[in-house]
Amino acid sequence: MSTPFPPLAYEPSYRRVAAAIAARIHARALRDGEPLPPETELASQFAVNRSTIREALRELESEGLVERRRGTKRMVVTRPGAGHVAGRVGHALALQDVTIREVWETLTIVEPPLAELAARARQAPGLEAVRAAVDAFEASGADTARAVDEVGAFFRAVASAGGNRVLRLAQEPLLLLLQSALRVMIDRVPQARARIASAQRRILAALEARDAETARTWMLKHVRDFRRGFEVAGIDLDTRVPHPGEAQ
Amino acid sequence: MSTPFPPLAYEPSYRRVAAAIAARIHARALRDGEPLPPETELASQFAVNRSTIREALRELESEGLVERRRGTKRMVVTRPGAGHVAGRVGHALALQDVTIREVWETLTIVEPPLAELAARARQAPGLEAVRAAVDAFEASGADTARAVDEVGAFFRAVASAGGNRVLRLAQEPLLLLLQSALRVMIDRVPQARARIASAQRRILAALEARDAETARTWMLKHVRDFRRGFEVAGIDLDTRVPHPGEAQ
DNA sequence: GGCGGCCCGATTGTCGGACAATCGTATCAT
DNA sequence: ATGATACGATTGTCCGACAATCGGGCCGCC
Repeated sequence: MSTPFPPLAYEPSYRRVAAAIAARIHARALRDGEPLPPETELASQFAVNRSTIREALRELESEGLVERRRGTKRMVVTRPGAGHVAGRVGHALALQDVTIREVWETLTIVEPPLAELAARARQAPGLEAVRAAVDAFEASGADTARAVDEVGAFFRAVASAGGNRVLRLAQEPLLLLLQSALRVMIDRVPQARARIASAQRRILAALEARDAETARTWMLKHVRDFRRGFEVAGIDLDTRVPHPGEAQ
Repeated sequence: MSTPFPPLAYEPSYRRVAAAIAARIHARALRDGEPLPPETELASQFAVNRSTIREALRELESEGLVERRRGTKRMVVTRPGAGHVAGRVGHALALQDVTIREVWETLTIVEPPLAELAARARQAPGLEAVRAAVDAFEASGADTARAVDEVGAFFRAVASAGGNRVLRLAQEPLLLLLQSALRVMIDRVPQARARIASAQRRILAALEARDAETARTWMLKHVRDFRRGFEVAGIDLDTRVPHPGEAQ
């Protein structure tokens, strides 16, 4: 048996241009904040038409590698931010018809260790953000949109306090999906707000006391409570998660 | 105090076109596999120039929402696949100068529960893939590239057996980064291959026996062993993870 | 000397048209 | 039916053009 021939791949110019620029960014030859050369110059450097350059730029833009800052003209090199990447992953998961159960199950796995990490972390400033998130949730009152946002902010703050950027980024799409499911659930469950607030306070207290064990177990209870919430609201856990809205 | 005015945002046409098409895909009005209308028709429908449509298409293409299948001309609607999304996230993490420690720490958190899930899963077919991955790793011998690939394949197979697509997708970028770090490490640590193979066999045995507890603990040992490997290889855990290559 | 307003070149967003390569398909011959 | 051929449709790439506006320099004024 001979090794099969690889399919001979033709790449259109716009993609090769995009790949060439992306490679420079990855190699740090083009760095964060640096302005990109104007389209006409890129066109003459690559010896292609400006239209081709523009198509390549759209690709890079959509990857979050370049962006044009608000009210400015030249594009600048940038590193894809957490929000940008998370949005993509969230959309992808929603399109895969992922169920609420799968999202929730993942949260039960990821969040408790995150709380534990945060409890062990040394810096105080991270805790300040957690405290602010807890207060903001209680202050959100009957404003559904705000309450849901603040639930996410709480998890984000805890993750940030933990100091692991990989975990924080991994968590981000989960929060997007949780929030979009939560928007439907929270107003159907009268006691939801009180239970969330109570759990958040307990977790905060554990973090302040550097009690990793308590932080972990309470975070687990907190996440489990969401499952209870969906059940009480009559939402089948095996329905697919609602598509995350465009609000960012 | 009055509420501050929101920045008045102008969106260029190509982005609004892309958003309009993306919305239809998200709403399932355009479904997986369906061919997109030709560019000229899209141009006349949106009443914009074909160049504008093409820029929008590059954006959608880069999001994995449309693709042109090999050797064909029309573009078809598609759902962003795991590999596609994972690549993006992997690049983003690498650009954020994430450290090997952060990746490894995340693996210690994510993988053991994944093994536990796989052990509890009812279907046998998933196990077949795990068995194949274990065999393939041992068969890879001194071929570094293949060995590294098979390490990833093992984790992927376990995750698939667990049946949680969210976890599987979350794991994917981690594997990309682990692999790119592993490529440097594995040949510097003589006993690495043997230890990996041994751990994989133990985990496989536990999965076959439906022993969730053993699967979890051995998976934890397996992941911890990678850390040991980096230390033995003299690789500082706090260096940033090498950028994942273009191989897919 | 610092500050605000004005003007001009540079750059981007969008348009129109053009053409070669090639993919899909209908037609035709065997 | 099967295989070869021819034609229209579609994409990739190019060229040129123009309005809007951003950035920066220049100037006058306090």
